[in-house]
Amino acid sequence: MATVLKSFASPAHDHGRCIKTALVKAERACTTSGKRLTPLRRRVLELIWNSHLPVKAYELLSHLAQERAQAAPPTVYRALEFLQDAGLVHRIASLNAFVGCGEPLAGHVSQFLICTRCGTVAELAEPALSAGIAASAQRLGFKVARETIEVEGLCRDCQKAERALTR
Amino acid sequence: MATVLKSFASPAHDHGRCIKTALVKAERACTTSGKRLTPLRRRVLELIWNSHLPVKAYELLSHLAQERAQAAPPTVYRALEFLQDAGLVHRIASLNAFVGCGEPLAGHVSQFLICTRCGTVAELAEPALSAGIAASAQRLGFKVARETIEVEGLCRDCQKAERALTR
DNA sequence: CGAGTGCTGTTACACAGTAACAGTCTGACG
DNA sequence: CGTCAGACTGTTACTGTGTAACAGCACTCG
Repeated sequence: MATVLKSFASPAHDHGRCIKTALVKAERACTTSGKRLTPLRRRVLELIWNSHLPVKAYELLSHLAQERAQAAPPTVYRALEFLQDAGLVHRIASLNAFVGCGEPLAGHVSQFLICTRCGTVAELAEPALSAGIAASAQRLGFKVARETIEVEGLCRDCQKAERALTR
Repeated sequence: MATVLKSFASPAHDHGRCIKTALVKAERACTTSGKRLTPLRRRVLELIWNSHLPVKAYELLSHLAQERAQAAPPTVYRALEFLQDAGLVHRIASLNAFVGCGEPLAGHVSQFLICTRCGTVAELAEPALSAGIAASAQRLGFKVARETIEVEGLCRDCQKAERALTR
């Protein structure tokens, strides 16, 4: 059976809580694994968690640049690399953008649902999907190392909104 | 049951045939759908089919530039856009690269296996995978429009080669 | 013929990502 | 405590990816 880690964020939810818990989880994950969540890295993570929308690297950069004048592309990309390695953020290849990971402590096979209307991204973790892929691959003798699964479409709310328009 | 459209290309296969049949299929697909496979577009398609490796846009550009001095980025990107819309090539988002589509006439849900050692890409078309994704998505009320499924790993030959090394 | 449409040329950017080297800070260890 | 190695950040400069906007040309259709 499916294990849905995170559902689509309703527009009304208390996002302040999302940010806080994400940062707490990040702190915890880093201390247990001996990684250093420096102020810069923490700040980048916080900026990413400002919404459930995927964030572009250069958006992060322009935010950062308002706080620390020295910010340059490597500043952002290094922080992002760290956060990805630590499992705290995911990169959405089809968008060249980044989202926070809701379950940084869990093992990491994840799939993304991207609403093309509101832009929100939801993270799935369906072992069944990965298993299916592994099985198909194996029939060709292929050994899976990493998966990129990104699904575009319309979230429930945006489907409603679309229907309302065409009525 | 799975429908594997294309298996991994063996290093020894007659690739000239691959190119020819790809171009013939492309001509056919375009005439039936009323699209124009102009010399430029045909040439770009041919360059992409020069191998089963994913090709970068600027590689294409530098090849093209040797033939037509005026070639500039839009030259390549426009041709690529056309070829994608016509279903003749696929973009691999995780690599920012392009590969020819083996079955341009078939309906298009496709998945890619990418060997990280030899770089070869194989295209799958497993309705079961798409169905699984659609089902998972639907549990969240999400309506799928497009999927990006890109799996990295080792093809059969490269696994053998790796084993031979570590022996 | 003239208008419209589709294709390509051309220029000029914006965005994405990285290499390489220079300082600085931190934590470990004698 | 001093120092030394490694990790983190600053800085410059660059390559790669992709697009906007306008110009000209060709071909078709009325």
